Amino acid sequence: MTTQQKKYTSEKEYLKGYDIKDYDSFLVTVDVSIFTLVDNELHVLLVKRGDYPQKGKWALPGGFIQQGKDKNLHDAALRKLLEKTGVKTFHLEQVSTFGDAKRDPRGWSISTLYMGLIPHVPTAETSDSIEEAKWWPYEEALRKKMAYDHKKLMQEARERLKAKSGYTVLPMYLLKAPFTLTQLQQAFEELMDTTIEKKSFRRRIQAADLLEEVGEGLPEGGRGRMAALFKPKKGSCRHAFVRRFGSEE
Amino acid sequence: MTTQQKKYTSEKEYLKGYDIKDYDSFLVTVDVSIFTLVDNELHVLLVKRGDYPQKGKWALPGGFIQQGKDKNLHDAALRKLLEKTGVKTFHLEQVSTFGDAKRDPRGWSISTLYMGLIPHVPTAETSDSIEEAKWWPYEEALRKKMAYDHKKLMQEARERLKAKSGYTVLPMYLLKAPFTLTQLQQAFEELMDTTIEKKSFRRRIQAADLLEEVGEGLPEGGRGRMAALFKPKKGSCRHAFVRRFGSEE
DNA sequence: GTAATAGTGTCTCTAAGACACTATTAC
DNA sequence: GTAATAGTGTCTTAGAGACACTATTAC
Repeated sequence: MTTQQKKYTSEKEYLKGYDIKDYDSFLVTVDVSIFTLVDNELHVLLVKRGDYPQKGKWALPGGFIQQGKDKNLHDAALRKLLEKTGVKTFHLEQVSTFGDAKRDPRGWSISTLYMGLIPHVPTAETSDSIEEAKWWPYEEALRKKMAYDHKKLMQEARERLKAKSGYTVLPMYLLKAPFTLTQLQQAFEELMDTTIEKKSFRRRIQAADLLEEVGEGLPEGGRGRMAALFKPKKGSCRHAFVRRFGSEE
Repeated sequence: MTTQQKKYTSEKEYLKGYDIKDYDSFLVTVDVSIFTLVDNELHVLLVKRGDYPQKGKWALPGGFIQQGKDKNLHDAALRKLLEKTGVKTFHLEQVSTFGDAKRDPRGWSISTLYMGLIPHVPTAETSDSIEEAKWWPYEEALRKKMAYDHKKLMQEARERLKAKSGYTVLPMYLLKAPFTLTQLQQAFEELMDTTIEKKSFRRRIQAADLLEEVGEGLPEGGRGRMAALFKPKKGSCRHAFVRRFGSEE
């Protein structure tokens, strides 16, 4: 709790005298807001807490950094995502970090929020965990009572996803490849809560050269004319369009 | 270090049995990359570490969260900024969080990086601190050996500043109000490392209605015709233009 | 008058918006 | 043929880019 006052004469000597347990303790966690589309509707993965604290409430998958398992924050978020979904192809990005004295009754708590995007898979059967994991329609999750400040975290991830959909191709990470341009457009429309003009959408996507054509076909259950099928090109998630879709907010 | 296995029957009982010191310890810090313009050149505020660890190296202002002083992360960053500059009008935003096992030799360390923008003030005379604080031209700071991974943090804040300059009016927070449109344009040009066409710049800024005219005058040392003077309107930092300045990167 | 800086008029260019049109498939 | 979906042609519109022009100040 107190700052070291003793004077040291070298870095090495200083480190010998340092004991981390002499200082304030913190709860250090990562939480992941994992999104997917089920029948063109945005869903979020929540887990039901099987034990205290906040037993019985729905929460974002996440938890303490484990110093033995996690080399860094990103690894910790990856670990949580893999444990919950078992999916290997996905997009994962840091959103922001929440830290304050009151968000967790156990102490000063800090949580780094990640946003994960994956194509839909049924939730892994609760293997070694007592926790129940379930995809919820986002709008329904919004109406739930959630653990801690997880609703605020989920909403911030949702806002990031909406904002970035306006000038990137992030929504493609919610689709199982290969997908058609119509499917992709519908994903954009769901995420941005608007309609997009078909010609504008296709012009933009095709001019940017972010997708690779992988044949022709129909999306499952589709009717009508065959459509070109695409998969993401590598690195395309980093593309930022000069102009956003939609009008001034 | 171990997860609680004992079964509790209520939240209250669980909390009674919980001791934060039983778990992994972390170094929890905030660091602030504070930028300003001196004669139209981007500068960053660095402090010279007066004691171990990393004694003698230049670092971003920052340090441990103090549970007694800081209600939350943002407060902690504000405290650091005030301690170092004494300035009251500024922009402060979270950039991202770096956490890994190796960035600090004392243990698993997590640092939330903030970006601060202020009009230029001479650095506060090192009041109660042994640390020396100094504005460095950004390009010069880039060539320095810096403490820990602070150079990476500084660069990430710089990138955020450059990116947001393309579609917001953030650079105005680097200028002392009132300022002229020409001064503001020069700030944009310095931050984005490009030139902007004068008419395009004025059209955009004036159409967005983000500035309030506060008379006419000359910037200090200026020659030529009188210019309109402006100050930021409240909330204008949240405006995002639909289209970015400059071409596709 | 000149030098310097502020500010405008106006044409071009890019990319989005609107919307009607044609093309291909299953039945 | 019809229904359904894929994909195109082309005109309009918003806003950036280019650049020449006028306006106001100090000297």
